[in-house]
Amino acid sequence: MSLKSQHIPRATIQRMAVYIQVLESLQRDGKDVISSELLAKTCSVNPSQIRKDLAYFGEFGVRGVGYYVQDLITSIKQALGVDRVWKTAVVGIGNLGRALLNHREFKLRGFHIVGAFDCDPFKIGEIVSGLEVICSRRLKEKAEEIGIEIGIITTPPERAQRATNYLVDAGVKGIINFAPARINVPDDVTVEYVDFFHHLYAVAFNVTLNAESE
Amino acid sequence: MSLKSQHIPRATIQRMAVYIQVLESLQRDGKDVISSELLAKTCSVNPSQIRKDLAYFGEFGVRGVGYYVQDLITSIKQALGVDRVWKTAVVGIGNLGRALLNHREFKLRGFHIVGAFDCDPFKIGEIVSGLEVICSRRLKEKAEEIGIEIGIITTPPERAQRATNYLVDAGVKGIINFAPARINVPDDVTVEYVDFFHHLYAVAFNVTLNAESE
DNA sequence: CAATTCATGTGAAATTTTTAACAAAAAACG
DNA sequence: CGTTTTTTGTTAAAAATTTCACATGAATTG
Repeated sequence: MSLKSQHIPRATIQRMAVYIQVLESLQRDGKDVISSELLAKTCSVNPSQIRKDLAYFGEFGVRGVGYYVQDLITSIKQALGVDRVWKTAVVGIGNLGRALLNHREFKLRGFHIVGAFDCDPFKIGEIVSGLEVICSRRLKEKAEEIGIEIGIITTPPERAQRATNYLVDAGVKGIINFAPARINVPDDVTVEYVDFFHHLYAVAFNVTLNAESE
Repeated sequence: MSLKSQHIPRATIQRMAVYIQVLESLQRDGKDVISSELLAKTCSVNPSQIRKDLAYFGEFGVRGVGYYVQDLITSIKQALGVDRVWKTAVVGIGNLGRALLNHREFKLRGFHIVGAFDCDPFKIGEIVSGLEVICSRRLKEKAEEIGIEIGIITTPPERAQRATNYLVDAGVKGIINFAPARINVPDDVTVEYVDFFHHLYAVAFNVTLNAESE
């Protein structure tokens, strides 16, 4: 039952993150129990979808009642593996890198930034948000010392692949890439791309579409 | 032929944005022509997928040759409606709002930020990146003056819905929501959610999964 | 304590999306 | 100038995902 070794759709994982978001806001509002129907409405998905998604990981609800908000948050976080601390490192200390280092929501959510790397000699040695900027070339060496599980790339696009190589070489198995460039990694390394221009494009497209059909 | 009024999958639009990204980097590298096979490899998708995606919008390639990089960029941008200037406004002038206002890539990509709004009396009147911060309550009035097509919400979660209401009331039909909260909008308004913790969750999940199956 | 209500969990149906296969068209070559 | 090569555009098959429908089980009510 807990060994549901089938493939879990990527879309399911994305929705799980949305469920957490909504559940946490319900929790802040003091709601104890929620039905899949109501949760679905808030998330703009089908109620069956929610039940199906959750079923990949186990049975978290009570028939005739619904889901206990606090319990469900805990269960989903456990299912995703975000019920613990993850050690992360930022590679590329530009504006975005600095912003992320100063963003305290990271620690709050269990993602501890334990390393800051850059290849610019002028930045090396600088202290950003309590962390000394280290030369990217020393990433592997430092990783062995501090332990890095997830790498966050915030370099310019042309340096994203080199940053990736350093991370992969250091044994990092998960990467968030903010640089507007595709990167190559071995099969056992996961990459997520973050680029809000993609979202802007999507909105622009939909607005154009709706305006035309009007 | 250009009136392909069928529904275009959301996934297609997301990939189109990726294609632009890769094509622009190919262009920087001086590449003139690219085949769907090579482009596919770089984007980690199936070659048929690319041809299918492009077919929704028209015929952009030359059989036996491939796609002309510059032409394809132009065509995709036109198809998405991002070959022109979009007027945007930021609502919520916190750290993230300020960062976006100072980010010159926006203008470079045709998204001009023409308004900055916040409800905090201490922030109103302040000049951020050449723009005066205006009271959110005056959004509609200001929108009529400057014209706002896309709203960017960077408020705390509990104020996201109010920001949304101001934007909708002002006739804005597209919204990018950076606040970690779901928002309600009429059917004719498009919303895109941006939350990089969702990506962190996805990476954490995949890393956990791969580590277990090893 | 049987009957009713309610909302979950799930297997089957419907839909959507992706992949494969191939015909069509453009260029290259002898 | 026909033949071969190449790679697109497109139709058909396959796979994946979403939705529906309902049986199941927990709580509540008379």
